[in-house]
Formats: sequence, structure tokens, C-alpha cells
Amino acid sequence: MSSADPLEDAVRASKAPAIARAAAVLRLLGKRGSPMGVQAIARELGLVPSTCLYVLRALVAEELVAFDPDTKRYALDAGVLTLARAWLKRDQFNDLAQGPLDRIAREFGLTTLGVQIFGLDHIIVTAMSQSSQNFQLSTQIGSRFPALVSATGRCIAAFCDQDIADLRPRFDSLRWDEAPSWADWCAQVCEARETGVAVDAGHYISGVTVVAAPVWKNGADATGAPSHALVAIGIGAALRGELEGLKQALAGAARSLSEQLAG
Amino acid sequence: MSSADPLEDAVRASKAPAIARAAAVLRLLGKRGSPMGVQAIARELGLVPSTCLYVLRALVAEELVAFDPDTKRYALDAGVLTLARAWLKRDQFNDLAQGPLDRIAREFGLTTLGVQIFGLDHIIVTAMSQSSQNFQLSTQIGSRFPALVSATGRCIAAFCDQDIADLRPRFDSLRWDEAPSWADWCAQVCEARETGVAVDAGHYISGVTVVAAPVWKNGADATGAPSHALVAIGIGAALRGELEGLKQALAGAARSLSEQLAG
DNA sequence: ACTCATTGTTCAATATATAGAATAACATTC
DNA sequence: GAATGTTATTCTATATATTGAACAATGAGT
Repeated sequence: MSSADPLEDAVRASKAPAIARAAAVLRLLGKRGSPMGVQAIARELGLVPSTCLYVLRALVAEELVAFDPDTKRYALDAGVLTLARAWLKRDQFNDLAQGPLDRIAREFGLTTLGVQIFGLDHIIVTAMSQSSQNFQLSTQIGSRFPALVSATGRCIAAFCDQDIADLRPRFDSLRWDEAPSWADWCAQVCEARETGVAVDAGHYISGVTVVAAPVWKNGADATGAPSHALVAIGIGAALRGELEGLKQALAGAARSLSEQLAG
Repeated sequence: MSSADPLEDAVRASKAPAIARAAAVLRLLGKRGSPMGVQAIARELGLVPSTCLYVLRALVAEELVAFDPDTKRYALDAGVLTLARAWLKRDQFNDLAQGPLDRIAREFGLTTLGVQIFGLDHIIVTAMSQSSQNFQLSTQIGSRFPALVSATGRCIAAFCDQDIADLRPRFDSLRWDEAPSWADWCAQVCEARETGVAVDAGHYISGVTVVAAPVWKNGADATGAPSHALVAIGIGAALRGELEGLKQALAGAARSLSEQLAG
């Protein structure tokens, strides 16, 4: 018998529930831009106010949360930045991916991303390169997306351990500008499995073409799921003729990256 | 009677010690680039291995820490990035500071930083602008420095609530390439208090001149300590004649920022 | 191949973090 | 200006997270 509240589940399951609560508080404070009071946070997360207060105080002591004594409001603090910087610095994928991403972005005049894949759940943007700064397509580093959506989703579906049919419920819950049919999508997933590249032609965002190629942390020989992916985002109409070239460039860069990460 | 171990103190003082432990683990994993095992982490932080394991599992569940089942090693995960992005997005200082920082960096051909001040303890770089990408002076976003060092340190000392004499022990513990004498430093602090700008001419890093101007979150009228600062970093020899102009530009931008943040 | 020394992990007793009510300090409204 | 709805905060009993020892599981060294 499981609770409807995901946070409550995490708290119950863990032997260190304070950490789950702390993470939830941090995420909430991140989502809301504005500072929040103790009660507001507790109410939102279904926490006991006193417990919430202790969590906040601990987070303030660690400089992950800033406290304004005047307004008695809490907000995210710069400590999170220090952690993020450390992570960015030591993830080989980012260092190795930045070069190829820059090259492809410049060559084709579009935006490229490096993303980390978290199973079938979601992906996070960890590297980015933009050629033309006037057109700010895409997103920022740290953004999250559902795993199975867009071109990256087809890559993930193509190389995940599960049977495609099992992905149906997940597929049905996705949001697209112009959702593809299940049959079309399955065919595109198969194609991605064979070619090592996937294309989303205006489905996820109308008029925008997304190309993605999977990257394996432990060599492309592994039958397991890819750990990362390279993504290119461009105006569909603008890269008609170049699409094949882009696909090959991205796939080639992804293969090369997989080999480098294998060592 | 206080322990010699700062983490232990934090754990004892808090009503949510798991959070202090979790933060310590995250910072340790950040400092070491490479993944670590449970025992290594526990030993390093003076934690009980079993407790450490539970902390790690909770952090893995929150996607703040990545776990490799094969090697049984833990490392920072991308979740920290999501938090950092949220923070950067909603801190007014960064948004407002980026423009002036870009302008000054371009105009004088050097590197500019926006930093957040954490009392007399340390500062964190939260914004940055580089003009010439070939010369990579300076640091990255998220870097920490001791509060009282370099030009920023003089600003902080100038406007902190404490008496200058009380800062002596902190001053003595700083590391400089060419440390100034206590008397010289005090004079420079006084000058910073009067002019609203501070200069470090090759003391912190030989040959490198650093200029800093304090920014107040709640208006420059406050007698309290500044919350942020604008910093410019350049090769000393290269900006000889422009130093006065740079000081005025930085001080002016800092004043303007303080006013904007006051609202 | 067999120690030996590590490692990661489980388990039960106890110190303690948490929940919930009570308190205090505001605002806001009447 | 009293009253009412907030808010943040303290307090204490109890459910429980933490501890330290015991347990596997791995690998190194002889």
C-alpha cells in the first residue's frame, strides 16, 4: 500500500529521510523563483512545519539556502553553484563533447546540446553550443526533459533493454506539438536502432527539427542503454538539404565520443 | 567544549544532522574528481560507514549522486546542475550585473566577475565576462575565495561591522603572492571605504591587478556589509594608464546596481 | 589455493530526530 | 484597539535514524 505522495514514499523508504526532505525543499525553492516562508514550504511539500524549519536551518548552515532575517523568507543560495561547478568540471563527457558540439554548431549554424540520460525517466542538458546568438532556440544547461520525447527519445527507446510495446504507456503520456502515431514512432525507433541517429521533424516543436545520436559511457559494444546523447536543434526549413550531412556528423561525433569514453 | 572536527560540530548542533552529512559528502565528491567508495568517504569525513551508506543511498535516490553498480563507486550527479541553474536564473544580482560586466570587460579588454559575499568568510563567483578568450585569467563561476583576500577583501574589510584591528588574525592567515604589510593593508582598506573602490596591484597574484567595488542588496545607504561586489581582473602592466578610468567605471556600475537592487 | 585484509552490507539496541500541540510574534481586519 | 487569522518558533514524548558490531564479498599477497 503506497502513498499517493512521492515525497512521502521517498521519506518512508529511506534510512535518511531528512535528505529526501532537504532535496525536495531545494527543488521547490528552485522552481519558485521567489523566497518562501516556512509554512508555505511545509504546506506545499506536506511536511510538518517544525520539521521543515529544522531542515531549512540545516540547509542554511550549509549555505545551500539563504535566509533573510527581516522577511523570514528562504531561497536558494550560491552553495549549489559550487557543487554544480565541481560536477561540470569532472564529467569527462562534457569536456570531450564540447569540442564536437562547437564544431557542429558552427558548421551547420544551429544549436547543439549534450545531454545525460536518466533511464526512461528524463534527460538533463549538460553541455551546449550556440552558433547564432540572435536565435535563442533550445534551453539552458541543467534543463530537464522527459526521456522519450523528441529525437533523443527515439534513441533511448531504440537502445533500452525493454520491449518497445512496454513503452506504450510512457509514450501516451508525452506532450508533443504534433504527436506522431504509435506506429510511426515505432518505425522511427527501429530506424534509429539501425542507423544510430534519430530525427524529430517538427513533432516535438512545430517547425523545429531535432537530431540526436546516442553515446555510451562504456563503449558502443555494450548492449545496455546509452548514457548520454548529442543533440542538434535547428529550424526545419533552414536545414532541409543539410539534414543528411548533419545526421552523419552527429552520428560520427557520437561514435567517436563513445570510443573515447570507453577507455 | 567543541570538537576539532567542523563537520562533527555541525552535526551535533543541528536537529537534522543527516543534511549536514549529506552536504559534506557532496562537497567531498565535488572536490575529488574521481568516484569514491563508501569506506573512503566515511573515513575522510569521520562518518560511520553504515551511516555513510544510507546517506549515499538517499542522495542517489535524489539524483544528486551517481552510483556505479559495477565498481560500487559514488560520484556527483547532474541533479546538482538543475538546482544551480534555478539559482542563477532567479538571483536579481546576476541578471542586472551581467550587462555592466560585459560592457566593462569589452571596453577595457579584461575579465570581470560578479561575486556574492558570505560575511567575513568567503566569496563566490556568480557571474563572469571575458573579453579576450585567448587569455584565460581568473576563474570559473562557482569558485570560492577567502573573503579578505585581494581587492574584494579590502572592500569587505572596509564596510564590515567589525573594528579593523579585530581582522588581524584573519589577515594573517591569508595567502598572497606578495603579501602587503598590515599597515599598508589598513591604509588601503580606509581608502576603499572613502572611495568605494579597492585595488590590489599584484599582491594577490604577481603582475595581476584586481579592482573591486562593493554592491549592497538593500541600497547603499545601509551601514551593514555589502552583499555582492563587482570585480575586474587584468594584467597590471597592460592597464597602467586606464586604471583610474576602470576604477570609476566599476564604482559607477556598482553604485547603479545597488540602487537597482534597493527597490 | 589459502590466507589476510580489505571492501560493501545487514542488523538490532539506543541515542535522537521528528511530530504535534502549545507558545509567541506578527499582521490584518473589524 | 481589541480580535482574529496568520506567522515563526519552542517543547516534549515517541517513533526511528544512527551506531557499532557482525556478516558477506571481493581482491591482494604469499
